[in-house]
Amino acid sequence: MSDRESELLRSRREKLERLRARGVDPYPPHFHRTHTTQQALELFQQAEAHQGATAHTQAVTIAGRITAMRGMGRASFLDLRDGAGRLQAHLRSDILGAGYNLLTELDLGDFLGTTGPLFKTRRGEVTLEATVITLLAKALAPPPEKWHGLKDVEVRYRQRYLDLMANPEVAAIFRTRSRVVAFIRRFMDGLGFMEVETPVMVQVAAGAMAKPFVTKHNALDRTLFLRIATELHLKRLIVGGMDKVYEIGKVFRNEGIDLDHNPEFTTMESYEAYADYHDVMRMVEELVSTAAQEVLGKMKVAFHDHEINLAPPWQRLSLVEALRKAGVDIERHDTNEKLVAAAAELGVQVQRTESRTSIMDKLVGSLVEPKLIQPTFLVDYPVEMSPLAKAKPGNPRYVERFEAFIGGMEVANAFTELNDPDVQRQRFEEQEALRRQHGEEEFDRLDEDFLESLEYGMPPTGGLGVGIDRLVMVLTGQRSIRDVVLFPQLRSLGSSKEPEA
RNA sequence: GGGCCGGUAGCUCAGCCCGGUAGAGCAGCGGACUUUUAAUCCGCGUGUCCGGGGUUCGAAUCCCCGCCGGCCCA
Repeated sequence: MSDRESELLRSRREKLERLRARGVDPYPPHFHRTHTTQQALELFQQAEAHQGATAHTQAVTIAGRITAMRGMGRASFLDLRDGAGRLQAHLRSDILGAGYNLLTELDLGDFLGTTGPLFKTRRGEVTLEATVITLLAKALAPPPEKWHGLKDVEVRYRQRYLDLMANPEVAAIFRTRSRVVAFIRRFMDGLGFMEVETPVMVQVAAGAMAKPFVTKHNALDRTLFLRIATELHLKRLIVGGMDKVYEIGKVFRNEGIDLDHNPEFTTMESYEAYADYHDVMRMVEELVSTAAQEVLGKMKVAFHDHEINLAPPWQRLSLVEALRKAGVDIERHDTNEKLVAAAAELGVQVQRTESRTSIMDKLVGSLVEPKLIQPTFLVDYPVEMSPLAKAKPGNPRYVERFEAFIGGMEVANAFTELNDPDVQRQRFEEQEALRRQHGEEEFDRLDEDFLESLEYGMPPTGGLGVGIDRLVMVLTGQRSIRDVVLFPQLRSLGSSKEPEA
């Protein structure tokens, strides 16, 4: 701690020492409350219904952080906040006697327990009349400013606990996130899916087009990667006879950070035997709209300047058609040269050496995605963009795949899974060949173990990946992924030197 | 990777254009006050002005480099 800080915190440290000198333990090991602030409030309301506004309840014991102190000499009001809410305590020297002296050693941010009956003040606020007060934990650092709150986004993200203390609406967003995830589990379980966990550290980072993070297992002296998707392990489980599985977990992609990208993010992937992408589409619109209804109580949400209606059915739009409307006919621009020229004409910057996959990705990203504000399924992707999806019957250049867009963001990706081991091998080999040709771009990787599993036979399967963070952004109206991730990735503070492994 | 904006007290911010001894509110400290609600009233100013270099008699302010964050673009 620097000299400057210690000077600023001196007063709290002195109080701590005085408390210890008086025999008060500033960090007692246990304390039992009988009510949360919310339960205390409800108790009073019941008493009031019988006895009227002058009701006094039996004594209750509550505990919480001191968020405001209004002292008036021989009486004081303290606001105590717990996880459920806030309750005001009234402290009177004639009731507390010597206990009232503790007040002079208390600060904003300290945790306090108190016991007493509940009554209503002149101003109509339900209040606990303290007969006992107990210090539960002394705060040595002052909380953020009470009126303006904590605005500095860097501090908000780096010290999220201060953000949560100071900004109740932030705590509400994460409560919503928790409810959304809990709902997804209920929903999937209700459909007969089984939740599983698959490895985070893998020998081949396959199942998506992204750069992996690299790590190392010392005892095995072996390089490992953090997973970029859960896809290939979940499909191995389908091979094994688990007909309906899902996993909610973090995946890691070694890429830039922006409004809708955090290098580690949460996905829900599911795989269902004997389903195809049409079935999955219906499941997705049901999942998202019911999540909104259950968690928010409505299917219409405000996002940026839009009102988004999540009620099914969502619009289905073929990718080819969407691009054609935007001015590119990828059927006619059948060579890379033609596609590059068409992109340039529409103001989409692409390199002549780029892969067709990358060019189409940029075309969709800049011409189509931003316009898909209302929930939309973009369906039927070119095969080169989707090495894990099964070709459309009678049209091997396209696959049965969809991505769901809401608010201009991709929130889900799904396909009828490719289960022909020979075709899958060929697709992986094409990806590896493209990587050799376009080393700076990202392609999927050949996973030999996965290919082997397919040789044992995988039933026809519908697979899905949902970006939980982005879904929560839509449901909470947040424009930045950092506002729905408790501890978003930030550049590290201090020296840029790498720590020793 | 490029452009723009920002970093001043514990917190929220002003001061920067046009260089001249660093300010407000909240928080804190001392005092008054037994039903307050951002309690009120009286007194006290707590600082590596993000870091480093430069220009200058003199830099929070002007210039350069860097760090961190945000936004936009790639």
